[in-house]
Amino acid sequence: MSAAHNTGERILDAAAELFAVHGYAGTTTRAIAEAAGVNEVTLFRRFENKVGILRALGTRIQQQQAGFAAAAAPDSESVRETLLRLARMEIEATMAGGALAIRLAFDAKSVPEVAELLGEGIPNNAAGLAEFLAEHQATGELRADIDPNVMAEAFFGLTSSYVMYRIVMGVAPMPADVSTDDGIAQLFDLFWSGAATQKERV
Amino acid sequence: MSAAHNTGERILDAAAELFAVHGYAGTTTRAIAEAAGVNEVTLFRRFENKVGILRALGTRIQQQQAGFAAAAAPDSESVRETLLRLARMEIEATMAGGALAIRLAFDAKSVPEVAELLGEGIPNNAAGLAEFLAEHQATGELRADIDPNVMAEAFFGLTSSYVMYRIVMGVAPMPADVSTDDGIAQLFDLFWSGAATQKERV
DNA sequence: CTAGACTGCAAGTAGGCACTTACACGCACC
DNA sequence: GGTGCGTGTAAGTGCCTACTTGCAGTCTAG
Repeated sequence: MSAAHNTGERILDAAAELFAVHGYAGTTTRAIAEAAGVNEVTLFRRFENKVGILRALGTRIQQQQAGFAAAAAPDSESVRETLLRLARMEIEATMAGGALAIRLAFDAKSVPEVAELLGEGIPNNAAGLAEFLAEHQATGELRADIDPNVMAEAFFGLTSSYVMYRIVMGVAPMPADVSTDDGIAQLFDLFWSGAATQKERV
Repeated sequence: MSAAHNTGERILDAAAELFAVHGYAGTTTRAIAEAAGVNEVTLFRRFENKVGILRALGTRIQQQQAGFAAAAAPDSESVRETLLRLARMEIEATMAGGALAIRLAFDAKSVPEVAELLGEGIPNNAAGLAEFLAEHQATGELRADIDPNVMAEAFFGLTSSYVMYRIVMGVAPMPADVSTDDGIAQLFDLFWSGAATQKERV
């Protein structure tokens, strides 16, 4: 513990893990310090508050989300490929974060500080996808008889519930390899068969 | 407050609402008592513990779930009709409960008591649906190339995410009428188009 | 080798928490 | 009219929590 270089990061890592499992209210600063292998006092010296830790964690998540949004489709990709890739990215990111985002999304209702941080991130993501979907409804690749917002909701419902189920049901937190998990492929296939127009299916 | 008749129920109602919003750890017994319009001491006289309240709430939820499971398909109904009805029931039940079940599902990870109570409810529900789906895969009404468990997951993902989104995004907790909400119909239609075999699709 | 930044350790504070105790009031039933 | 039962009120207990203070050690930079 002598090196000063990564103390802050270790604290945030520990906090993220604990918040994801126990929620914000259910996590004690002592537990964070212990998990980080750091003295509790150090917590308050680096981050002013318990909320300060959360705040720092929030900006971290925001950066990750930004990265996700930035991953626009390369032109060579089909809509189907883009969406599947997005689904895997979403799931991987969420699971890697120990479902922090989902958990905090709930806490946001009661801890105003969290609400501010998570801010418009989730709705914005959904709106962004809806826009993308609407474009491809216009080109006839996706069904036009379903509201793009509903379609986006279904998409995120698919990915978030994949993660939720594995948390709630206590399954292994991370399958061997998300990028090749057949379950995701099937789940996505179901979504795609429902979302695409007839000629685009299969 | 003189009448003794419904004190226990009022306490449970208040607790359910608060647990749903603040989580178990984030809810104080004082807050429950206040919301129920009851003295805090009464809480401990009726239910031994804070956990006791949760326990009582758990059996309540279990009964609701039981009611859901019992609603087997009348013979006259098509698979599609049955699933749509199930979806609406699921959503209505979950939203009526203020998303208590979803919230507690998360707390279950950290509060062992909750885990026991919620117990196998959710997995069982999923398994039951998977069985139902498998039967209709056999008759050729549903696609056989998707694992029935994956299909069940998609179904519950659809319903639970409908509720989640409305919580997370702070939308009105209950649309005017769930049983006629067009959003659900579209969401379900997307699922159905993905799950049914070609000849069954509309 | 000195200065400063970073950390650990021991002890403590004030407040909030779940939960308790003791007493008094009102109501129903016999 | 007395006996319970259910409830309210007041006060308090001990524990845990976020957070603080003071001091000492260690590493790095100049």
